[in-house]
Amino acid sequence: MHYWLMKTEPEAFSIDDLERAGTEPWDGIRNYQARNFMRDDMALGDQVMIYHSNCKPPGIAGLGEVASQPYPDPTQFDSDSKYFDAGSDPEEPRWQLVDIKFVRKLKRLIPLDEIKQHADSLDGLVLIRKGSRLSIMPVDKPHWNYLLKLE
DNA sequence: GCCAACGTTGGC
DNA sequence: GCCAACGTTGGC
Repeated sequence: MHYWLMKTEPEAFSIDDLERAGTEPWDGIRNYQARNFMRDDMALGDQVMIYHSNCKPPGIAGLGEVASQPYPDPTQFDSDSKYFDAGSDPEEPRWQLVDIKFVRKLKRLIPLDEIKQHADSLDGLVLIRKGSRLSIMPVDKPHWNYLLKLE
């Protein structure tokens, strides 16, 4: 079992949208490191923190879990999609995704600035590493537990 | 809206 | 393979 954090812009797709959808293909990831996590390291049942980015305030909004094996992101072949990738070969798709299932909303959003105040206890957490822009990242189990205690 | 940090592209 | 130019992310 692995633990993860996945960012989403709530204006585009929020934890409430995930709750309504139940399960959602996590499409549009166009970063190789993030793709590799989904393709190579995620397994059914892995737990995921859903993080709201590019909003006020940014922070952890809820929990989900990995609900599929990796499979090709269909938006890469959809010329009407903003995630269309003309360079991706259908025989060997460049972008893979997993489905994410809603688990629950947190009792309150845990804001980024509060998380940063616990930097000593969360040393190594990619989210608060300087300059990190990864949209999908692993979370150590102790960090996971610590973050949930802030809820 | 700004801009630092990072990733990607493409000429050479 | 280098690296400048450009695009994106995402906090502030």
